[in-house]
Amino acid sequence: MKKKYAQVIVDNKATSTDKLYTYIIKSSMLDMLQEGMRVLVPFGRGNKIVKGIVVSIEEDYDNKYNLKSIIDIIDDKPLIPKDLIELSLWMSKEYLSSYLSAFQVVLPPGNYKEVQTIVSIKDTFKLKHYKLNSLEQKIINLLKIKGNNLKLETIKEYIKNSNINSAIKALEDKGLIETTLEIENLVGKKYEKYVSLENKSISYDDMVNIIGTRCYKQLEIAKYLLSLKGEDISLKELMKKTNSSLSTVKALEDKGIINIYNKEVYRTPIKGNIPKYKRQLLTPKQKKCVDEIMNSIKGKKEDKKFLIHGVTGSGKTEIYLHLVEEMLKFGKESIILVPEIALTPQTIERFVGRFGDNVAVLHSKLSNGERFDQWRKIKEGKVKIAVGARSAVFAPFNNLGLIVIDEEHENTYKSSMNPKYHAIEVAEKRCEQTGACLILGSATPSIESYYKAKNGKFKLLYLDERINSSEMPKVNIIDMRDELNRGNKSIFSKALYKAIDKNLRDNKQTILFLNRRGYSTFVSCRQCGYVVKCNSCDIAMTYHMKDNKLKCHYCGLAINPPNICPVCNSKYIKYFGIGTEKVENYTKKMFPNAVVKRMDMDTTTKKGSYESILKDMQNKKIDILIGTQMVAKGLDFENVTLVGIIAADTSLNLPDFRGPERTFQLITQVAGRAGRGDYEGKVIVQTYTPEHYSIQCAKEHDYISFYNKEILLREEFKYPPFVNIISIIIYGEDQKLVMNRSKEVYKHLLNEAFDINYKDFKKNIIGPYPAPLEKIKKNYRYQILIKCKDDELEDLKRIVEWVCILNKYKLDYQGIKFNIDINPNSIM
DNA sequence: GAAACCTAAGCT
DNA sequence: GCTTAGGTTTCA
Repeated sequence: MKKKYAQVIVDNKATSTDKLYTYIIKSSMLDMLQEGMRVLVPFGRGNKIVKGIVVSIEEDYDNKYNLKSIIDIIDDKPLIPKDLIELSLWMSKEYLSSYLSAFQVVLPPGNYKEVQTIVSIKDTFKLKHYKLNSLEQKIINLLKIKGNNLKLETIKEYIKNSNINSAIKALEDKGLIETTLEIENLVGKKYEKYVSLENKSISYDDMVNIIGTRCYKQLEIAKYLLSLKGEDISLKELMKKTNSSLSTVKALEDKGIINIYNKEVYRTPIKGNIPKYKRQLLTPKQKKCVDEIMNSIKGKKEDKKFLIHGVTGSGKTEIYLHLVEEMLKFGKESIILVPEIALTPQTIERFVGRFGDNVAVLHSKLSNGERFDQWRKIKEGKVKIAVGARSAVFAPFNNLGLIVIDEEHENTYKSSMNPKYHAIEVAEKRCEQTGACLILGSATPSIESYYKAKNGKFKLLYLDERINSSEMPKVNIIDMRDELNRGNKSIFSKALYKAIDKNLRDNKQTILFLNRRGYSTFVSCRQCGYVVKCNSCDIAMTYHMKDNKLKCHYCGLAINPPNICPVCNSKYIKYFGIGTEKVENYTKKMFPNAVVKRMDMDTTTKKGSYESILKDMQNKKIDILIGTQMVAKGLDFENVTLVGIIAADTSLNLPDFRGPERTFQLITQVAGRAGRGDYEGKVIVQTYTPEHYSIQCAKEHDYISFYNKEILLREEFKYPPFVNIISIIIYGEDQKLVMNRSKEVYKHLLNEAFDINYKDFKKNIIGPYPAPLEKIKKNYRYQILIKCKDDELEDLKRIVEWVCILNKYKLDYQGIKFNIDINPNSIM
């Protein structure tokens, strides 16, 4: 048989070793080994055994290196299919991430099989005739004392010596010890005891004959089992249902009536009974939308990307549900992405409620075991639908037909960890690979997606009516400067106060939104102007009243608030700015009879607390709900008729080009929570910049006008979608060093750009300057931004790779790190 | 990132 | 002649 070679990505985090390595496949493995399996390979000078993943299998090799052979195969079948391997390779190029990190997101969650080297003494007789050095002797002694089969890891824990590997190798060469490899499962499959009838066609009378009439408890169980009509049941459930003990069931087993066996079960994160979510008839507009998509799917292969622009409450979810149903008819699988699982429980409930056991749920809050099992269900074809956050886009389906991205404008779809992928881009790629259909949906599409739709990259579908044809809520803009002029210094404008009051009397619910948690946003000395900042972040600290602490929202540091100014010793320390906590306090004071609840990161950390607030809201036990962005997403309560936005400008004043877009989206999304039921909704927006187009357009629910304004500005000031932005953040603890290296990096980037004739390189490579958040977690940060057109992006990425990652100029990068982001969410 | 390799210095 | 500590080099 002809020799074959495997290209392997080795489990080694160093950037310099992040490449494909070629290994010889031993003839004994030729039949077994497939792409997507993990293997053990010797690596480095010491031939340390490391894990690797086989990316491709080649017929030929051009003898450039002295190849080594694969030692062993870890998996019995490929962990990931070919298209996901391809996708990972694409990602690492696209986002300048390492191969390893790109594969980590597609591989099953957790390192569920770990490899251990076991060391044991081989020849005690020989041992006496060898002179050993001190280290070797230590190892032998440890093996004698601690038992003969020790993990290499354990030995290293006891004997701290950098030469331990060579000592073990020396001992092995002398034939004194031997080492073996053990592959252990970290996350196992879960088994549960199940009960089945030994003879499925047995009649009740026959059973009575065997069991005997006096054992009435056993008979009761037998009767129950018969009622299941041949279905097996878990032992636990059987005991609970029949209120019986283990011994009674065991007695039945002894009598040969039943059989108790171990059944593999999946851990499920879906707790409790999710009510059935009934199939709903589509409105003509919805139907048209579904038809159009289905026609395209059946038709040409190219036209398979859609953007559904549907106003809040226009029934996008029902469209997704229908599409998934159509997919099932073709035997095709679907992935549904939602921004953040915890924040969109209603969407998930609808999918589970409609499709039941056919749905896997994937998100970051799952335990390792749960996550693994959900992944396994998908891989093994036990489910056809996966609902989840960003990373669910990698769900290992084999026959993918549909990817839906709900609320596609959300920034959670862009990963902030390596690989810094955008779920929309990955989904596009996956759909191109598999021929699946991509659906993006939003009431406020991102400027980028809408631009693509306008230019024919996506097909644009429009839903302009709410499903129960209720009106869009009326939006009132309140100029807070006028309020101040009229002497109202409180958090609520007169109009908002009145509206809340009226709503309370009408027994309706109110949502108040403020995009800032805590009590006061900063603490300052009135005498000298000193602002309390975090020691390690150089960011103003927020006062939290609940635990009377100043907290840093970037690193989590909490300190006691000062009583006197640490700079000038004055006593005039004052608290400025409002957060949700303050709004809560104030609201309770103003409306003492109302039930007020707050929902933000601080009140929802405990498991289930979020759900309980929602439940109370659903059951109308809460009159006023105050929250951060959490209340903006996907909540659907029919009794909410008033939404108040306390300060609409917070997202507008950030030094980021997406400020207006964020503001428009937030106002529109929050406003969309109002008036979803039979009652008219009302929205009150408080702002200091009422004339701003993002606020004015949101008032009119006019996305198109907003888009037209915004897209002109993006073009004029060279922002996405007209250019790509590469953000390079150079950071480290030594400010001077970071600054100097940044300058060097900048210089070399310019050089390289000049070499490839990159137009306007001086204008489009910007920096280095201190990043908007100059210091985070003790690290000083300098930023370089590169703007470029689509057709220049590849070249510029390669330049950045040369200078920052591969370090072509051999700069001393000790003590500094890079954070490279292609088209980041925000440039802060 | 990790281990072998290399070198120089310290110890007996 | 050996160990030890630190720096450098390499990984198929």
